Amino acid sequence: MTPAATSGTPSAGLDDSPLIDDLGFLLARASATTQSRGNAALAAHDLRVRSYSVLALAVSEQHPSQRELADFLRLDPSQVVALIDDLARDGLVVRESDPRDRRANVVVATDAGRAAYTAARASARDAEEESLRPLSAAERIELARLLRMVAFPTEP
Amino acid sequence: MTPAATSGTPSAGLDDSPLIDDLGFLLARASATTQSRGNAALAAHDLRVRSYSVLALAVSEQHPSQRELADFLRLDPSQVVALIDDLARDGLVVRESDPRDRRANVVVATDAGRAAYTAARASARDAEEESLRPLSAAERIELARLLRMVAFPTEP
DNA sequence: TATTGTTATACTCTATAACTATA
DNA sequence: TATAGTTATAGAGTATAACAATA
Repeated sequence: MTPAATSGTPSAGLDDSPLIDDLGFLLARASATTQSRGNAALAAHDLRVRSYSVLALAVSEQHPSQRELADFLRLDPSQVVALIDDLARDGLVVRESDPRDRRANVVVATDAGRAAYTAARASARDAEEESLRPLSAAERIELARLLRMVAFPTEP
Repeated sequence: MTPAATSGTPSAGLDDSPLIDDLGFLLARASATTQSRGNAALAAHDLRVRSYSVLALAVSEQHPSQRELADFLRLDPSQVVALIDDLARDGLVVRESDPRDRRANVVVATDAGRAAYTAARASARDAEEESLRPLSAAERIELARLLRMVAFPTEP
């Protein structure tokens, strides 16, 4: 059985263990449930949360380089190579050499990529909605704000 | 280069991409940075966040079974087997057969395990402190509250 | 010299399935 | 028949190191 299936039960009596106030643990558990739900929802579109994230950035008008994708998604550049290989093989993105720096590849979505993203986004949102159901709209906004501070710290 | 090294830079100009409001993405990125910092800090104690979590629960007076550990940590029972094998090989925990249900193993920390936990906890807290530096004390409490709702939803 | 993308490799984690012993 | 623990395996993710092309 997959662990995700038992997400509802607060697991017997461990609720007052030292971990229940551990932000690292809470972050890991919340992230794991959210992500496996996301992967399940995106499977219908032949995507995973990883490839969906890359596609989302390729669809945006930012025309990110692979290096920018790696930094933003916190992936090693070599992982980005593999993710883009997959998306490109499926015809969802293309690599275009950046004319201003011929070392760099700019990643842009194709028409098919944009269509796939639009369709997948609805499923991704459904999955996220389910994970966030316990939170009010205001709490979701606040959670996003706090997480942005941890995920993208601005140096002192 | 490891991705963790570049956590400070908000990565060029992708900050206003659709992902910057995506709770799933923010959760994943915040969790990844926090966890790799935690793993780095715990390496000095021959632990990882995973094994540290199991040790923390074994140290508590709850005497959790492997099944309870799996549910609480959101791991598959087979992963718990491997984690406890490692901790037991290092003499930090022992499996004791539950007299009330001879199928079940109760996992308890040894004296060495308690000592290792106490030492490791200081490092873990330092790492967490660094990840949470941008947040005030009140914001940390609020973040923990919101994450608990996502990580341990109470069914309707 | 430094950086972008790439290939390669080893390790960790995730996801399933099947088996055993107890209940 | 169902559950706790175990074993096994395949695939996804993480962490490093090295290299060619370009800056």
